[in-house]
Amino acid sequence: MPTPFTLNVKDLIRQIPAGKVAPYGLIAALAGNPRAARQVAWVLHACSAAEHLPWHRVVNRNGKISLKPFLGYEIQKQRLLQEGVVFDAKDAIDLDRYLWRKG
DNA sequence: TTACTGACCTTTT
DNA sequence: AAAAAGGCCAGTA
Repeated sequence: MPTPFTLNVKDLIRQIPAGKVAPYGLIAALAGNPRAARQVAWVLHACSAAEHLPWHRVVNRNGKISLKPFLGYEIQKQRLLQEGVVFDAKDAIDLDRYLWRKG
C-alpha cells in the first residue's frame, strides 16, 4: 500500500496540461513533502509506464531532462516538442514560460 | 530481515 | 560563491 504522498504525486502528474512542465520539487511540494523529490522521480521511472502518466512533462530543476541519452532522453524531448515545448541552445526549457501553474 | 540504489531537491558548511 | 550532507519512499539483492 503506497503512501498518500505517492498517490498524490500520480494525481498531480495527471493534472499537468500539455505544453507545460513541472520540476520534481514542485510536485513533491504539492504532494506534501518538499524534500521528497526523489520519491517523485521514483514514481516516474517505476510507475509511469504502468499508469498512463505524462512522465515526459516532468523535468529537473534546471529545466533539463535528467534521463541519460539513449535511455529515454530523446523520447522525452520528442514528446515535449510535440506538445509545443521549446528547448533552448542548452537543451533546457524556459521554466518562466512552460512551468506548470496549478490552477 | 537489513542494506543499497535511484529520472532529485533543500539546507548547511 | 561552490561543495557537502541530509532527507524522502519504494524496489531489489
